[in-house]
Amino acid sequence: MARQKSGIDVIDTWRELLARHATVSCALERELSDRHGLGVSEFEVLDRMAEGLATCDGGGKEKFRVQELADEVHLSQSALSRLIARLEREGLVTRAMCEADRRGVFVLLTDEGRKRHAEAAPTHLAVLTTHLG
Amino acid sequence: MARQKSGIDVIDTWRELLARHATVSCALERELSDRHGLGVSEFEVLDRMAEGLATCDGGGKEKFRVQELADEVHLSQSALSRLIARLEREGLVTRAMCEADRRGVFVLLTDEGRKRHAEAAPTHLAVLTTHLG
DNA sequence: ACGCATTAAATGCTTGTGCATTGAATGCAG
DNA sequence: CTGCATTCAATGCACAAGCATTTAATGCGT
Repeated sequence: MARQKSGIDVIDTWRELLARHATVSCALERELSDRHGLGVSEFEVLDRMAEGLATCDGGGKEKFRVQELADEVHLSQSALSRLIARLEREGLVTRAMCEADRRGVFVLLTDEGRKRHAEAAPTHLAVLTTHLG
Repeated sequence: MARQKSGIDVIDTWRELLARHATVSCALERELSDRHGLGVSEFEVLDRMAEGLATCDGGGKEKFRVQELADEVHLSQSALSRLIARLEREGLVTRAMCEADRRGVFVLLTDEGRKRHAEAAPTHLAVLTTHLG
């Protein structure tokens, strides 16, 4: 029993998406890791923060809540919590008390963090350009 | 320093691809796991085998080499080896000696395996249709 | 003011993945 | 035939991710 006519499109679309995703994220992982000591998710987080995209409290542009970042990079809250811990250990990020709501934690990019992101960004863009041109 | 003009396209493309991938594979994981006890990769493997796509030796359609399946589903050789082991434990697949080259292993779909795949395929298609229509 | 459901983030635990290594079988060179 | 590099799959190991739970802080209702 082969696939239904109507199903072929979505299945092929899905497989192509899986293939693209695998190829690109694999290449990204290698390059970012080898050349800058960053994983794909790590870079993605730094990238969002560097953009200063802040949907947060005062509409600011440097402080981020953990859950907010988790949504952005499609990771679970726990995964993000640990990822932040890793970035903090490396000195790329710091955690700060959120005075307004003391359950919350603000994540801030350090100078070193900005630097590492700035170094890695061209590599990131290059890989994407190569594989998605 | 914002993103280069030329870079915006690929970066947005990449982010959209990441988002699509996260959404769909998350939904698939939930549905397949809850309703059929299968992970996404597991299903993908069964699916390729059920298709009898066999690029293998005699151009057959039921025996598969491990590495061959690994390529298809974008997993490492070791990941596939363990995945096969899981499927074998569940009785969905069996391993057989490859007489021609006794380093190799053939993976065969069992009746139970075909059955589980047949049950899960509609769910799989439904999820894809919902999210990629 | 008090209790209770809710929310934020961290943590214990399990599992899947990749890298590197191992062990077995093959095949090619001399 | 012997030795050596190569290839296939399995395994040891380290690590990232998700789920469920925990701890802390809020805030809402009475």
